[in-house]
Amino acid sequence: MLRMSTLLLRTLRDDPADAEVASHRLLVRAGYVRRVAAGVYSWLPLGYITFRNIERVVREEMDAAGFQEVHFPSLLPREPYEATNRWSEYGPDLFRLKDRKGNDYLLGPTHEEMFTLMVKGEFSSYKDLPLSIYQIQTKFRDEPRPRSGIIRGREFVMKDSYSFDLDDAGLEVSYQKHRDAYVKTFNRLHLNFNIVSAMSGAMGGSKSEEFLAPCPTGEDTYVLCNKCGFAANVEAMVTATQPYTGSAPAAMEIFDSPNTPTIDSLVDLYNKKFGESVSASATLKNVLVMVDDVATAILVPGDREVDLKRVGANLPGAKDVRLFEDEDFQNFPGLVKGYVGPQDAKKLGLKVYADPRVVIGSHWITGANAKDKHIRFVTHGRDFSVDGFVEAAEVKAGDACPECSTPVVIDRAIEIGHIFQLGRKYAEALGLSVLDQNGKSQVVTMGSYGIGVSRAVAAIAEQTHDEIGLNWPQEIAPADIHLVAAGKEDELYNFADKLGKDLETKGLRVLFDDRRDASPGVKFKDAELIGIPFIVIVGKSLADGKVEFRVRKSGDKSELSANNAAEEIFAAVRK
RNA sequence: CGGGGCGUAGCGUAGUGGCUAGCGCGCCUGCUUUGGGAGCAGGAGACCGGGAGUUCGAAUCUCCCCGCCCCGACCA
Repeated sequence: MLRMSTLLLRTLRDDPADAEVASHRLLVRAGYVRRVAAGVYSWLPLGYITFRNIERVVREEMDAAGFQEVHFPSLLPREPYEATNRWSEYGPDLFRLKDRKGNDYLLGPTHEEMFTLMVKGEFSSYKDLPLSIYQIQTKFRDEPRPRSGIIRGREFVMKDSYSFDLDDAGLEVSYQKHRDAYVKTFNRLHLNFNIVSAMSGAMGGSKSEEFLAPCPTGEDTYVLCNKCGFAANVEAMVTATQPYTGSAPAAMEIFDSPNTPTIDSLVDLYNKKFGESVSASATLKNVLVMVDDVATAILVPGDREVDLKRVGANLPGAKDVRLFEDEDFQNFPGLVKGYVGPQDAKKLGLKVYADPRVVIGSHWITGANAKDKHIRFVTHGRDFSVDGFVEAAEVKAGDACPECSTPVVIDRAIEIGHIFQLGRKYAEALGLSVLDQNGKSQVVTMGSYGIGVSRAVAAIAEQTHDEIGLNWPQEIAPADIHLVAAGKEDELYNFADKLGKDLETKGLRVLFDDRRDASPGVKFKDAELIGIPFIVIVGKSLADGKVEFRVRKSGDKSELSANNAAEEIFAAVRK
């Protein structure tokens, strides 16, 4: 039985000045965590019990799925990461250090290399596959900006799994097993979540899905269709398009457009000049970017912004996408800022990619590649062509669902899990292959699967808290019962002590507020802040043979007979 | 890395050139109190983030450095 009189716990009456989001504020105020450095936190007893409960659920579900637990060091030598090129690719996000002999080491940000090498060291036959192994391990990433308390730390605990299969069909099976295990895990954690399609991004690989816990303070934005259930990370959102059906316009026509460097000013001038009433969507915006040192124009309708993240994620092989800067314009003197058009792209030495909305046959008002001149009737396929289509425009609420055309909604969420099919990148780089049935060497294909364990503490806190405090699902809470002795008479404390022991005998976990020097008001506030699901109060009503039973989440209160309080509580709590 | 803000006791804060750095919470001692963050009395706890400078005098002004938070960039 945890006793408040001796627990290493001090709740805070005021919000800490450096905490903004609810989970951070409340976890600090309730005495679960303390900040040690930016993005680095210590766990106090209540917090660590909660953390371990989540860890236990994750471990049980991994084991139940038949995955084997292993454990790697956090301190790792440079060589394996050199072999996969990540020693340099990871850049400044990697915590690096040297040993006394001057050899390079790193603190593991993720462990693909180590898992791959472990399997390589032990297994060499197709008969050993499939295999899925996992660890629960502290990871280190020197994030450019840690934020939101333990939601994005520089040191955090992650469960990471890897699957090893001989072929793509096997990988698909392993992937589904992990997906199923994740659904079970997050359900047990009482997290509300969506599974969304994602881009596999920097890690390489193909199919990828994220588990997102919706929450206003989340840092991921995703798209959801309430009708058909389609869900996607904004990077992975696909634009629904229809072929152009109008008739071909007249030939291109240049017109004077003094002082119209912006879309709005252009639309104004155009409508006045030609007596029309077109909107920004009739204009074509040519956003100039550098894609890994290649000057590229991205074409989007004038009523849309370009989302560089989407461009980067959807241009195959693109590593770095950034906007043109002044010196880039100097390198391309033919480009007139604010008056760029795609019809001269070849001449200007530009690659051109179009958002899918710029369909073949559509015609546009766009820049004439001369100061104060625009051009109209510029037709895709007739007057200009593109090097390809790319998802480029920002996603907006109300865009059509690619599955069923219903307007989608946009929401924010915390990423609590990510699964993806890695493929053979790491197996190839590190030489992991096995002999198949024919005695031929085959490179193994891998999947990679992560759950943010420490982040899940914060995600659950975000989704379950209310104005007065935390509010844990029972399996995660640091105890089942928060037992409060409210009063000063010895009988109260003796009775409560006995009741606590009886509850423990029945298998319930009890946090007993046995502090003699705290007033009832303080104890009630603390109980609400700490967020254990059931609160039992032994107080003034004990004289009438009653104890009080409260449900933290609903606020429901009821009186139980003191005589068989343990039985009644047990029955109420086990539902 | 760009923009903004902050750094005074464990926590929250006041103090914009002048005496011994003030207050609330928390902590210690004593008495009182005990169903919604109690009261009284007495106490402990701060080289005011660090360094250099200006000044008779610096928490306060100047410069440099460090740390932290927020927005953006970036990111399982």
